[in-house]
Amino acid sequence: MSIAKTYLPKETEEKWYSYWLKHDFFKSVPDEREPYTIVIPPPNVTGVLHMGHMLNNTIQDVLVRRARMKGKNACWVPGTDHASIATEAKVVAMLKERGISKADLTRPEFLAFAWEWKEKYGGIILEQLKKLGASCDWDRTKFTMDEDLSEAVIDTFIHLHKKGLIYRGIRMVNWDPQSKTAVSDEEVIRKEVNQKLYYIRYAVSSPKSEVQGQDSALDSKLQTSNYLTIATTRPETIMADSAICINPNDERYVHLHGKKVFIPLINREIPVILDEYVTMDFGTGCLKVTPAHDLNDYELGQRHNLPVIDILNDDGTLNDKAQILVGVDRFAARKKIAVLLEEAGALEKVEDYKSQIGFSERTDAVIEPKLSMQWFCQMAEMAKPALDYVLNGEIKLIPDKFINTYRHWMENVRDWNISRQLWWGQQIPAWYLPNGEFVIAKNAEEALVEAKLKTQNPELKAEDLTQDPDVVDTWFSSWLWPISVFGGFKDPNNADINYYYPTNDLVTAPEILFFWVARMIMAGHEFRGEVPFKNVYLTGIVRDKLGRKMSKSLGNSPNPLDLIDTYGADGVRVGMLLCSPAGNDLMFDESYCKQGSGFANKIWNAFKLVKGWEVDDTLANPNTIAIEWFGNRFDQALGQIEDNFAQYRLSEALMDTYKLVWDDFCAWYLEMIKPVYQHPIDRATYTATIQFFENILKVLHPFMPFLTEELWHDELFGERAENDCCIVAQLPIIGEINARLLADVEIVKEVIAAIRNTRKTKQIADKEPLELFVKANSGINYLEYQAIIARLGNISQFSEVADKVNGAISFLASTDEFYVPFKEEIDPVAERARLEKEKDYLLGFLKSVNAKLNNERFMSNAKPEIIEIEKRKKADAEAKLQIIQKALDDLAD
RNA sequence: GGGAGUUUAGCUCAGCUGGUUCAGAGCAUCUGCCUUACAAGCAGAGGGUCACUGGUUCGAACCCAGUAACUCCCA
Repeated sequence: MSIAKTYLPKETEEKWYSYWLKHDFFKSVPDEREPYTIVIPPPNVTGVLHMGHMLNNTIQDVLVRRARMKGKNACWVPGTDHASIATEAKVVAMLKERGISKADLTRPEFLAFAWEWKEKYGGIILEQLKKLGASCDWDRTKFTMDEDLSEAVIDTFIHLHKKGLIYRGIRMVNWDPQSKTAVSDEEVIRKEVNQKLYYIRYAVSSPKSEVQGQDSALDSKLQTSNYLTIATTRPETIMADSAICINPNDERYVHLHGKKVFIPLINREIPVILDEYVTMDFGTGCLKVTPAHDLNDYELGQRHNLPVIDILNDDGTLNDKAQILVGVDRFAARKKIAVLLEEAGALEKVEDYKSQIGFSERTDAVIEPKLSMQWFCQMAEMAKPALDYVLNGEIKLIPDKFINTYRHWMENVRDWNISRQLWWGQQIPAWYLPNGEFVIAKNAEEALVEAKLKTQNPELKAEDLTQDPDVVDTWFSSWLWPISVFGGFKDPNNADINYYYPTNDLVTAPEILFFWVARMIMAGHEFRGEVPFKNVYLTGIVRDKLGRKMSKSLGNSPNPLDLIDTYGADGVRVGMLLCSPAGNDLMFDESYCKQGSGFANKIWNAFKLVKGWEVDDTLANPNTIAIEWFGNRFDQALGQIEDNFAQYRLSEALMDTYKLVWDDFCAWYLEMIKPVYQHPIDRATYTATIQFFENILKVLHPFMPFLTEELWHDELFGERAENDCCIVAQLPIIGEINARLLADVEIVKEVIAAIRNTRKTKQIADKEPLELFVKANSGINYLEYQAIIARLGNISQFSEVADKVNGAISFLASTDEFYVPFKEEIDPVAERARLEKEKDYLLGFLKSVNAKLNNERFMSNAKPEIIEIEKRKKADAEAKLQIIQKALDDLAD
């Protein structure tokens, strides 16, 4: 293999991905090994890869690859969800381009187009995941509208209906007038919007009883002695008003108690009602009550038995109940009605006003509260066990700060509106009878049987039944995902579900903790009596470096595929993880990917170095200490990495790996052992180094699969069997650690740093060899490390001495004194100053230590080991002080 | 309005049960080096009122209370 100067990801990525595929390394079938399972949070079938996916799937792949390398049977199940609203919108748009309107199609015709669309575009995002290196078992790819998954949805609906957990009811729903469907609360995005607050006058009528004199018996409608003023952001809904509500405690309006008022423009008379719900200091204190178009008003209306007047069509235009502006869109109507009110003298003033408005997540249309007949799934009963699993730790949320949020939501859970007024999805298995009753059944035939039973009418025909045209919410499919992907509904005892379920880790965004994660837990309990997963790793939201959420509209999101193109998949993976603490948002910046690709290049070059060595079998091994040290250091780092993984601190684990490779291996180990240019290396060092390198590739693999696989197959590591791949290599086992050696080398590194520093300050070139003497006061045997110090400090002669060396630059490492003989006169003034400074520091330090040791309360309260440490600090500082004092004394001589 | 979270170096973050050097890392910055693995590099250096104010404690970045700013969720 000829070695390029830098690592070129493009040449390796495709090659190894297809190699892995060809050798079925991603494939999993149940066997005797311990399973490790992740089900992918199915991306929206209309989606293309965005930064959130990149992060989420990088994390999953790292976990899966690591599990595989720990000998587990790793299974990562990929797939997509059918995303009713988004997909239907795409299909409608596609049809529009072809000049076809959805309204002109039958349901089966439309669905045929939808499937056509799905087949064509639905796999894009999965193909993109492959570019990232995702090691999913692609043979298991699932789609939430696959036949078996759909069947599970229908069976689930029937099951829950039988249990009384699914019911039909009129509810105020979030209506998206653009897609003409209800959407869940979670799909409504609230944004602060600049609006106008319209102050509108309602004329107060004088009830006849109050009109005293006979002569003033004029038409009461004209007897408008005064008016009241309401403030509203929605003047177009005044025609739907059922009442005006005031707070009974509001002294300003006592005179209005029991009165009636007229809605301007249409002059419909409505009552003034009293309710403490009204905030006295908001607006005018008079609230228009519009039960059909506001949730709070609806509840108020229920309390006061007010009529519900719905003046809006499904598409957001006004209907004939509005009496005026019929057919006009709600926003156009708002503008027009303001003019009409103005002309009628009913508009007192208009103020600017900011408030939260709900928008549809899918279409960005302003959500309209709308009363509608919908199917609901009762949540309270199912929420209880789902909450317990998290509270008792059977399911861990990572980080655990989300437990509070989860609890809060589960304790205040509202019923789940599962109807969607769409065609793309699983059609609700409810059939309506001519008399308005309904039956729930798996299909039309069974529905007919049920219907005959229910009506006691054997003459009933299939044509007499109409199936509910709506489909169920997409989440009603995906809450079954961890079970349905393993066929756990059709055959609850099959080998896959028994082996893979419950799954191990779920990696997802906190924003879907409730409407996906919580519901999967409910479904897991309901249908298997078990949790669906053990750990939920909640990732942060990917933001730009200004902290803004990445979004299409802002255009602040880099294209993930371009990033992979520029920095390589490994570089991007490292870049994502470097800035992703669990559960915290990450301020993504491309420079992290640059750091990632720089790291890949560093590894590549280290490889190039080792690869270039010639071995001379006659040479003895001068590097036994260096080899022993790195072996220990490697095991130590392995322990830290393991520990960080155990706590799901992936970015920390990566940083440990990064430093192990860059600092310990490249900057220290390789520099310790590398032969002089064009000189050969001994066999023992060579073999050991290659072994180290191979182990490093293993540790790196989950983070950087492509580079490691590429290097793994180099002839440097010898002949490899076809299936001997890094991806399935087993991670090294942590050996026993020689703590003394590791501690000694830390001191040795200090010595080397001090030598380099000396060169720097005295302007001695690195090339110029120096002599070094040590007066060892600690127990360290420096002769053991002589070779290393000589090599890295460019020391020509190194020996131990019993006394101070004159005419030398000195420094301390631990309590050991080092001397570098120096030809030029050492400036005694500067030297004294340096020593005095160090002395001052040590005296100050000693003082603080003594303060503790002399404090009776410290001595009686602190733990014994803490006191021991303080005593050691004292002894250490005193020893150093003594050495420095001696140097100062000598200087004075 | 209710609830949760965050605030440590220029940036992004560690800092575990309060106790080792009056706080660590990576990046960025500055200084010197093109020393044949790597200038995507090497060797160094600087940089912190741990948001603020009190309290508890022998001892506080860490525990408690309050304040401020920001973020998220719910209304």
